[in-house]
Amino acid sequence: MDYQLLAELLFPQITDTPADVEARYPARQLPEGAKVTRFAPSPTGFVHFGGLFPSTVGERLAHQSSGVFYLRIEDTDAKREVEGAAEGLIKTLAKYGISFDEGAVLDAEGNIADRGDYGPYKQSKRGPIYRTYAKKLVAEGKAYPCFTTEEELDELQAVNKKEEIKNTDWQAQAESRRAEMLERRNFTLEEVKDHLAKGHPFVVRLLANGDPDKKVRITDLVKGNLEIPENDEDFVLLKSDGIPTYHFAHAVDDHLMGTTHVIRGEEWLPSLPKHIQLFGYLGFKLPKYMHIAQIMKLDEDGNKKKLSKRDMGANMDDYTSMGYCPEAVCEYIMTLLNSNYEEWHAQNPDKPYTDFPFSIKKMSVSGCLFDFGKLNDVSKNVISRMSASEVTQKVTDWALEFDPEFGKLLASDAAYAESIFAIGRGGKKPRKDLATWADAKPYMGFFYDGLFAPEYCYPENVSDVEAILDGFAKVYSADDDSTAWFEKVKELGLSLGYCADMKAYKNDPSAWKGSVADVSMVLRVAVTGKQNAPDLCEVMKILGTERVLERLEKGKVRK
RNA sequence: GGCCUGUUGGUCAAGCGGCUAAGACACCGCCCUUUCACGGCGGUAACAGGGGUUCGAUUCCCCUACAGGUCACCA
Repeated sequence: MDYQLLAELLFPQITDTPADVEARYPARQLPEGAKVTRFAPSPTGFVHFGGLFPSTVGERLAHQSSGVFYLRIEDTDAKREVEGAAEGLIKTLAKYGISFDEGAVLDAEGNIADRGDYGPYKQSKRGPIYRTYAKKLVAEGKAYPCFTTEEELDELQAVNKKEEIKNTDWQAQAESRRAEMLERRNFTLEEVKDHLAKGHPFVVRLLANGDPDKKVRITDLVKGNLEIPENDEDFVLLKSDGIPTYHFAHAVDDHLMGTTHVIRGEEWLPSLPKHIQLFGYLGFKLPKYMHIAQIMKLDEDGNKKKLSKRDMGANMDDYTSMGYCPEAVCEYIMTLLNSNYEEWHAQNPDKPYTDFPFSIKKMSVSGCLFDFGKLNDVSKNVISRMSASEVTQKVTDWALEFDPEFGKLLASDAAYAESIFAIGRGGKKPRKDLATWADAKPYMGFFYDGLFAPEYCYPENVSDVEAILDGFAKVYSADDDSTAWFEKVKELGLSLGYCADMKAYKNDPSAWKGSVADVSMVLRVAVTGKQNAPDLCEVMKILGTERVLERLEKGKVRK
């Protein structure tokens, strides 16, 4: 067979040689040890937690080593592509601090544009490049055209791959398909010419030369040393529409774009033999691989399952609507990525997570369960470190979008809102009331008359609510500091028979009607409408005398 | 079913031949305390099972079990 002729027959329009292409993609000039990584999503939907996870790894590795992190859009499957998804991905990623040095970016009009010298960064725009390499492989007898249509292939398989195949049928199925596929290797130039003349579409398949009984040794930076069988499958390189499959695009692009570290989910591990063979055929240097474990969730049966699109916590845009701040999510991801992150952070409380020396070695080999409890804890800490004005700004921005009524209330008087968020903030032991921005409303809604919905649950043992409320209304002064304020509460209680000293009260509760705690609780319930609230003295100061007195009066409804 | 990967408390995890098997989250208790939120102290709880190798295995090897992934002209 004259492979050179075959290649010309198949790709008459390709005149470039691989050398021509290589010339346009010179090796990157980077410092020693610099890593070039990429995030290569297919634009089929929103950013998934399982996508942010590896992209964080890529971003850290590149930027920690003065390398390059780029975005490549893998839009090789027109059928699954979702309109606007790529734009959405870029925006969402940016929100989570994933910044790209080059690749697909959004221009001023919000359209996808290229930045950098190794583009195009959309695979759909790289057709001729892939075909150049495909032509080369065909010319070398390492790939061949296959005119069998998808439909014929499906029939041949009898059972569609997505459907259940009985266990016993698997082997027979695979063997018969394999035998059939081997048949496709046998063809003559005349047959090809004939097909081409009739305009039949074809795919280009790799001519596999691997022996599955032989193992290839390869070191994965996360998984360690692996022994995997050689590839013996004539997988598709170029689809009938001339667009490459993931496998082929991966080899060509990561080579040309100078990727040093390929970071991807471990679901790619089984196709690694294909990639190894392809890189070998193409004469490309194999990049370093990092197959990272999937994020899991617990299904109804208590089994771990891959966190999938529909799951709570999958869509990154959901975190936004739930009110999680990106910093918290990023820190949570860091704790999952490197378990010593929290320790480091405790020692470096003021440094951003980007200062953390991220280590590949410390990455977990197995998949972890997504844990909202942990996220909330991280988030509370993150928020507790923010200034009152920062919190005010962020809660307001969030509410304006997801709870406009509340948002308008906050925005109408930012200084007031800020004074509320300032309660117990700063210092060594800041309050940690908020895990999400959505927690703000139930926490401090009572500061707004429109949201003040008191449930007057006074302590059971207190029978003189009115006397307490009246008594306090008479002595309250907004000028009192917290000590003076509390003294007044104690005096009032004492005059009504409530012990002012908690220790004394606990020693002999029967000697009193109750304690100063009960008195405080009555005031708290009347003023905040709840049994739990931040420091009452400060709350009253923020509310102002007028509204305090008003609420004390209103609280006399009795239980 | 073949192939690949994994398995330390409820969760995330240190460990890398000899430890009373860290720590964090969650949970429980106590303390602090006018409530809550913090903070402090303490507690319950783990090496999947079976064989080896070894003076000694959570650590190394094998088998089993279980779990996950994958077997497309999808990525």
